[in-house]
Amino acid sequence: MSRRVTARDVAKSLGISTMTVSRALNAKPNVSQITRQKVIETSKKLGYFPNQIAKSLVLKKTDTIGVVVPEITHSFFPGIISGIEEICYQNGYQLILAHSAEDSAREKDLIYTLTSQQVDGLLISTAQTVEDYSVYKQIIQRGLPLVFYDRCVRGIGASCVSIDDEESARRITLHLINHGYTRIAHLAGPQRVLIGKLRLEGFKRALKEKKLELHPELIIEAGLQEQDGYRAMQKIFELPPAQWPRAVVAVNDPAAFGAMKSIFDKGLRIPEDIAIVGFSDDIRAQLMPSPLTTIRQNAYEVGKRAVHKLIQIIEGKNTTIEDIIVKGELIIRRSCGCQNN
Amino acid sequence: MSRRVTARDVAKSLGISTMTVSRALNAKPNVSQITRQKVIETSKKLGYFPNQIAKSLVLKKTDTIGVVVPEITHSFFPGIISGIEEICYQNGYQLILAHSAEDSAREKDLIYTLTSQQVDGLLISTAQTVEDYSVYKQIIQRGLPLVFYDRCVRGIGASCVSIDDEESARRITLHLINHGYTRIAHLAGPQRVLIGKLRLEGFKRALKEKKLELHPELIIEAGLQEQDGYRAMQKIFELPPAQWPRAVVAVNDPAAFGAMKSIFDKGLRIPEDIAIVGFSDDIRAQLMPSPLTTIRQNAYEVGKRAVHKLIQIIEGKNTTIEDIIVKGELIIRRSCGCQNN
DNA sequence: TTGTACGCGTTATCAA
DNA sequence: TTGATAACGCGTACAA
Repeated sequence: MSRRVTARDVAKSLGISTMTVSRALNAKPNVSQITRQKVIETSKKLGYFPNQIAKSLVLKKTDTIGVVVPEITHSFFPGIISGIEEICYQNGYQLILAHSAEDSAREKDLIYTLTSQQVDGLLISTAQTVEDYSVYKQIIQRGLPLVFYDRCVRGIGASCVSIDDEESARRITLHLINHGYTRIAHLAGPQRVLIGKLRLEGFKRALKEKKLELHPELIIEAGLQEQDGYRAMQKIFELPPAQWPRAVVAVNDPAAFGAMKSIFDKGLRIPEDIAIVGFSDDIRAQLMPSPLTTIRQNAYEVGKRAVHKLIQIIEGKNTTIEDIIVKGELIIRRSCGCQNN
Repeated sequence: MSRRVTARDVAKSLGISTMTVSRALNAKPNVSQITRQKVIETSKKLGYFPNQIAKSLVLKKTDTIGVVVPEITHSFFPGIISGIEEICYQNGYQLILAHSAEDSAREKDLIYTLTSQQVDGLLISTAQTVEDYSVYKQIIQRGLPLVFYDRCVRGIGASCVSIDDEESARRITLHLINHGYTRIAHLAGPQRVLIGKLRLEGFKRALKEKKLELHPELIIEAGLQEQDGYRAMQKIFELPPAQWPRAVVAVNDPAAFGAMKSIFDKGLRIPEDIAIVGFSDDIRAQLMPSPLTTIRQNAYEVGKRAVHKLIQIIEGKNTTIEDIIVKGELIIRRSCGCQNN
């Protein structure tokens, strides 16, 4: 920050006080039209821009929102950030982005920095390893507006915007069941991660509704990456062929891609021998040899709803704690056994 | 910002002055060990965090960097942001993200907001429609550190980190020429966008080096999207078949995907009838029916280098204006006619 | 080693 | 309609 033009410079140059400059530029009523005009002109001529930092200090408001993201390159989050950015811009807020890299210690550190920065509110998607909620509780206790998105912590007094994971998992599983498949496997996500748990729940619920038997040996807990899906599927193939599933519900698309590779490696066809569905509508899903049936999650919408709720809280318009669910969309392709696509 | 704990609260609680608190917490030498210990304890107990805004005002330094991105969801930029974030975190800087959405008016607006926010420096990738450089010149004139990344403006006194577009285009074109193809088309990007221009240059240079004839009718200026590539290729197919190219250099991968579709629709094979290469190594490139030979750009590296340079300037360590080039990597797959993959 | 006065650039308050 | 003063929370410079 080099020597910059201040309100005082503008004031001096016009022979008036800084207050009048402030009033003129902030569209306050009690300023004459002539004065206002002169102030605006001179400000432009001198290249004056109000120092937002000084403003923030006195107003105790920074018009700034802190966003904690666990993972930037994963295709889901850029969409969310894009939605957040859009609403921020429309409402005059700045977005401070912080990347936790799935590391809870780093996340904690970032949150402290953001609060020091006096952000007006916080948007958090928790890192996978977070088990200690005290940081979040502190935020809430201090009265700093907080909204979780995608990866939520419920029951501690913060609003939350998320995908209807359980319901979507139920829906896509039902879709498979309606194809007539009865032996259905689930490549589950880590059960300490919420989406892992919810999708497994939805899977189970669909089976129960249709009174299908649950085969514990067909539920493999694995990771969220391609190689995890590959390994999980291989594990299933270690069972006697009679016990192999007719269909597979993968916790997400990358896991499904891995599983598909494993199925091909086994010399089996998709969906003729084994049908499979994913979750998230990865950009690659439709390019698979057998295009993947999946659930599309509207990331942009999640981002928009989350900031919108946060801004409502910041501005005291609607401070009720809400649990906002953005619905997933079932994208039917060929891998489930449908003819279209 | 609700009522928060200040240094004065800590000072009062200990019966000392705020200065001693400040000194103790900022690791200044002139404070006794016992006092420092007490201050640290009490700060923790009271939940005191220095107000970064107040600090910034007096120090005239915000430890904050503004990043202007033209497009968030495009796969290239999340990688860059990720690299920026990493270096920022390591060096104690915050990242304020602003999305211009390829809109020059919005970009201008964002830049003003960021400077008002007193960012210590700016990282800018220009929107495609920008033709007026006066905003950038103002920044430089004010002495606010500025580094362009990916989409640069040269010759106005700012450093720049970019991909070696021209050289990479030359290299991949040479690769096609080495296959023995002589009639080679180029689906060019918009010529008012730098990458469009540079890649065309590289293409031309390769032809010239190998003394191949340049066929103007085989150079089609189009957009950067899939449909642009599709249309450009269709246009080429309107020529008499004798004039059709044996190989195609697309300005980027999406354009290549579109062109591939057009080639398939024509009933031709890739690479047997027409070989094609792209640019950017989109995640879908290897999943194409004929996996796409392309140039991989190291986005993460671009981000890292750009912030690093910016921080050097901010901290006065190396203020020379540099033109930093991150090399692309030739990824050979099947679409160019190579056997592997 | 510790404390006091002042200033960073802005706005709220109250007086003119 | 306008201006003087104080305050936001902190750090620098100097004094004690």
